[in-house]
Amino acid sequence: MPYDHKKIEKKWQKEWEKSGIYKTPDEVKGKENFYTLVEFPYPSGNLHTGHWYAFSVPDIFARKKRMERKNVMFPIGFDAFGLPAENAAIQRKINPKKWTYENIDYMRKQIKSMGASFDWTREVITSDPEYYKWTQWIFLKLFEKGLAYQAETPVNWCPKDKTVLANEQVVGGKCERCGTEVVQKNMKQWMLKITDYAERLLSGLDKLNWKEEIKEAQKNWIGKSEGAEIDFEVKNSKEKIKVFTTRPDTLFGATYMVLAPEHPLISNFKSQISNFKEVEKYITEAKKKTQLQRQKEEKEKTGVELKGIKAINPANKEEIPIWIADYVLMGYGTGAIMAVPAHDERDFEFSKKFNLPIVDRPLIDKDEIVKKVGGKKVIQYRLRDWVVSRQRYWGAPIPVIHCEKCLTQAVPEKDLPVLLPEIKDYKPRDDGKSPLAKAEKWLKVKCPTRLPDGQECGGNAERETDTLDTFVDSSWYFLRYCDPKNPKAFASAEKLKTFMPVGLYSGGAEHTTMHLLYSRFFYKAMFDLGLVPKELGDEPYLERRNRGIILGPDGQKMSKSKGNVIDPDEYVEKFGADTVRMYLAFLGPYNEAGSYPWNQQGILGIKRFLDRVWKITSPRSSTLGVESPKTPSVFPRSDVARLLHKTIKKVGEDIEKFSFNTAISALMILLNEMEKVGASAEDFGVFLKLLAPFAPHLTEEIWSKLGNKNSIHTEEWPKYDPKLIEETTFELIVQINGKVRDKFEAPAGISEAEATSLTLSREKVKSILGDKKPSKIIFIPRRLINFVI
RNA sequence: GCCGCGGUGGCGGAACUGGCAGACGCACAGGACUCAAAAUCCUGCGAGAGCAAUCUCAUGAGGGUUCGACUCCCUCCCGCGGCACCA
Repeated sequence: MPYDHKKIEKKWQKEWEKSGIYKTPDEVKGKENFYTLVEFPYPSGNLHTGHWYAFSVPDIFARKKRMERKNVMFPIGFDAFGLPAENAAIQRKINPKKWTYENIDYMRKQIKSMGASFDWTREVITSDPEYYKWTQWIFLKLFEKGLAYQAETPVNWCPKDKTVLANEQVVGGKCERCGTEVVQKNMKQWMLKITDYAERLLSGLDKLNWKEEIKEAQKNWIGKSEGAEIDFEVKNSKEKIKVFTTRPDTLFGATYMVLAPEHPLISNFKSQISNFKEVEKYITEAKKKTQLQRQKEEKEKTGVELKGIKAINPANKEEIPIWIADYVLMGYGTGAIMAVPAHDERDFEFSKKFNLPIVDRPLIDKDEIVKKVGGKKVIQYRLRDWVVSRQRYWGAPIPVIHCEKCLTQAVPEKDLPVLLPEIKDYKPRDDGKSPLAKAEKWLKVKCPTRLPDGQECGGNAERETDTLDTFVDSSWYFLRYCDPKNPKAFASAEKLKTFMPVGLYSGGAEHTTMHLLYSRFFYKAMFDLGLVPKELGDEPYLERRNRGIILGPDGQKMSKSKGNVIDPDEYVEKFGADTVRMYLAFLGPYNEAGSYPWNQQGILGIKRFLDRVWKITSPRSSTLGVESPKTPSVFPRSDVARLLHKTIKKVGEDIEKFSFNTAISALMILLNEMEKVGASAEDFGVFLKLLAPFAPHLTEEIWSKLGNKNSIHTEEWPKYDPKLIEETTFELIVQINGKVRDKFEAPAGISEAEATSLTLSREKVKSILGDKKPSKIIFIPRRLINFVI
């Protein structure tokens, strides 16, 4: 009989909630604290398969750690501000706040249906004023230190979402959220100086226990390159043009220079450039192109010579022409290059197209030439400062005030949080202004700045109307979990010390160069500001593991338009939460960037397994506690014990590695064996404990049916006996010339001489060897013997 | 183009530190139970040859090291991911 998953699962979820067994105290005597974290979800409205994969599988790990007597913090919350929620609300013509909080209520229920061991008393919602007060507070700390600043720069503008985006949110020239092609605009925006931390973000990776591919992705994003800055004089002028090059050793081969079309020096030479009209035209054209267009036009080079001016190659004093071309980018290096067509593919192409000279001069000592021409060694990073202001409603208001007299001022700490006002029209606008700009009452304030005489300025002022990017909210949420209700601080130093740093952080690969990079930066900056206790170090996550993605049954990414979306609720209804979570864990190794198609048949295998676990304990067919005289034992009793202890070892080690699939396979093998030869009640209890993290409801039900009063989840994780695992015999593989020809059971401690004579007495071996003598014998204890003839 | 990860049956995937390739599960085939079906249980299941014991081939391709290679080295092909006219 299959078990009644609906009844059982509901019953225990209620029971756990009542008893609060997953509540994590700050400290427990004699227990070590362990912080395991999963990325909190957007309240998008419905829990999908990806959420199940993201939450219920790492829950196995959290549960096992708890059974290992660790004081495990496994918190959850909602990343509730930001575009996804807001866009969905607008689409449905609902107020974003109402929409978000209704979704949270619904999704909270859905998440609870997983039977995950989250501590809900630590729940954090980033759109709660109690939370974003501290987002604003931290922002102001960065502002005080000059790490948050406002500046006019070229930024990415998404015409559909009508807001600026950070570089990290532009993927292949398109908006990461809606896929619209972004355009470049010059706008005054708030930015965070993440570039100040480029080197530490890079070098900090070394000591982290992260997979190579995750580290590499961050390294590529930061994009360090070492080179030199060298000044080129402009003939008949005092101006110099600074170039950045990673190959100063090729300086003698520089036959021309190229400036980015946006280079500020161009206008200085207006009077000397004879073809200025043509130059201007080129600049205008270049500005019109989007990032994507510049990329799309492949490697077809365009450019215009600045006629009438020449530069001097500082190495050989030769006069060289100056060009402008859009293959040189203003945003990188100095926005100017020395072109060495003999050594650089792009320069080569350009010079071929425009008939510029190509000379192949011998290379020269790097360091020496830089010194000789008065250049200096510099390091460049690809990383740009993080644009955090958004022209959108649903976010934390940036807590500053613009006064006519005092200019831009921080909102005093006592006035935090700056509450997000309720407004009627929260739709984004085309003019680059936030919808908050229309909230007149909220907008106009008296300047609160204290003047030197102690008086408040009191002048006419306006609030900043942009809101903060969601990624700012999520850059510190893991700290709030440590002290979620604290009204006096974002988290006390004491509480931070009890749980930070995060022991294991599990999440999606898509966050590698966004959230993961941002939050590392935040933590480092907060560390420097003394907000994070020194002894914790400046890295928030000791270990990071990325999960793969679950595809539709057709092997394609799930999407409504393809009609291949799997609704987890449907499967929970049919088979139960235990089956769904265990199936997801069984699909393949979790800690890999792979992708697994959902197999509608495959889930049946897990369902069958759990039904068999149930059946083995039901009175009729039970072999529990019975020495089972009817089923003749194929294996001696000690072999079941051996398998049991091997399984304890394997399941434990596999969970640590996130190899849940092989752990489950080991449990299946053990069950198969116990069905065959029976098991004592005690042994079965051990099996149940091993299964408990995977199927928390079913195991709890059986555990209580077996007469236990406590929860199985508060039991101690079984220990294996190393002596029991040791085999007394092994199967000796007999190879002849490296090919397996025979195998037989031999004592574990057998010597080479014994093994040789035993093997040579085997009929099979005799018949193959004939009268040939082995020229060499290789004996590997506990494994094989190989005769070379 | 640079960097990283990977390529194993019909499918998802196993395989210690170089030592029986294909654990476990799905699918499939045959059988038991049943009036019948579902469910369940048992057996088989990489390819080829053979009545069979067994033999040969086989981990993307080709070479190498080794008594022995999915595993190490070289060359190449393919897939996925990051970066990319970044000087």
